Amino acid sequence: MEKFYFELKHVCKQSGARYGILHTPHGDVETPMFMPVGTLATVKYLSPEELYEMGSQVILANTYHLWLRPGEDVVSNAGGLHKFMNYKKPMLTDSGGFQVFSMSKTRKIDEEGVHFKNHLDGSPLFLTPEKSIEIQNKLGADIIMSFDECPPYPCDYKYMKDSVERTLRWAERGKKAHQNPNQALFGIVQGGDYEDLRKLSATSLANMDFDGYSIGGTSVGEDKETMYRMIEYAIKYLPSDKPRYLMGVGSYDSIIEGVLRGVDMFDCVLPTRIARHGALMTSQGRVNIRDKKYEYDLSPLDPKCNCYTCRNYTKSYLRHLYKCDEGFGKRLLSIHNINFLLKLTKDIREAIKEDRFLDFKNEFFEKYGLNVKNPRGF
RNA sequence: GGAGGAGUAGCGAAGAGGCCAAACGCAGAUGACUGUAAAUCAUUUCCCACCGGGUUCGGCAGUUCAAAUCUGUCCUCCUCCA
Repeated sequence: MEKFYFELKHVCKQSGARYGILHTPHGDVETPMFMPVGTLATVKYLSPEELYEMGSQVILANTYHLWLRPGEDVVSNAGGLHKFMNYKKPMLTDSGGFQVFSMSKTRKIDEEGVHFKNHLDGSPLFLTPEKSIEIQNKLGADIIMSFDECPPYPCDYKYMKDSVERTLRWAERGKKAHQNPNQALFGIVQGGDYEDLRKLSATSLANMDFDGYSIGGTSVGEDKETMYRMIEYAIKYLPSDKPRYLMGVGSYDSIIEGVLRGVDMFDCVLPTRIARHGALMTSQGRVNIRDKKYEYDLSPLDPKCNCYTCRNYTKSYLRHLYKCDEGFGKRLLSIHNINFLLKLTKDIREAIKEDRFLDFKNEFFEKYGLNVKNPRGF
């Protein structure tokens, strides 16, 4: 793996948070970073140009979903994901492991892999660690994931132990199957809130020497303190010279708490999904744009925001678009939320470089009225 | 002028003596959403209230222990015929 490497540039003297650069075949990106999710080879409602303008670096796509539609060969035929969807910056694909969790009612796990019931037509599907890697090789993202089981929370010890051990065997198989030297492969730490299992998972993966390490099995229903503990259990046993990716986390408080614990990468559907549903992250806390109180409100979503939406549109108009179910509204709201998190991570990087991340965190939490019991600041 | 049909909550529309403050859809009001089966899901919408109570089904008058539902009458609308 020549084209991909992680450069840990600075550790905040005040907090221990990390600033780094991820070198990839599609350019260098700075960490900590937030990665918008584009499951079906599109960040819903947003163009690549809009993403660049906001400072987006890496974006995600999904193995399971692209495997079904349009099929990895269609993407490969187009020259890979980047060319297929015209995204010129680095990309990352998830392995399908999250679908083991999100579609748990319609799948069966065995040692060999996972039997899914195709959610589109009901047909049987079988995804294995090797198959997931093969698909991801064809999709051609810069960073790919091991196929894992994302277990639920809560989860009893026996089940979790078996699951973690199986996921480790799958990681080994996937690593062996990985053929494309231009793609970095990450292992995924599991183990729920059991410290010994997180330790087992993290140390075993570290011994396999992956290009980076993901922390999975979080934000699946546990409370925030538990999630932060899971992160600590995992990171404690991960090498510091490799990137750490906290999967599926994207609320602003959790990003800050994650960075504080040594996380470099985050992804989440939250900003785009809640935007489509009318909820916005702002410096005033959460705004539900549907609410009647905004009917005549000519102010921007967030007076402190400089995104395209806030520069040009009023709450009154955004509410109107939302209530009429207009696509342009979903786009404007998505722009705002993505911008909010990209700006947040940019500010975080600056604070780390200047050794004041702890101050930054405290100020942010104070300003937003945030605490663990009131993570949104209301 | 004659014959037939219809008026139910903001709108559409079920209900044809008690289980009806009245299904369902839409619209409205809120909430949720964390590696996207998510333009989804949940709650709520006659009035006042904590239990609970008070007014409703075009109007009025009846029948009945009991009426949105049956009878009479009036009003409004639609269709057809003159």
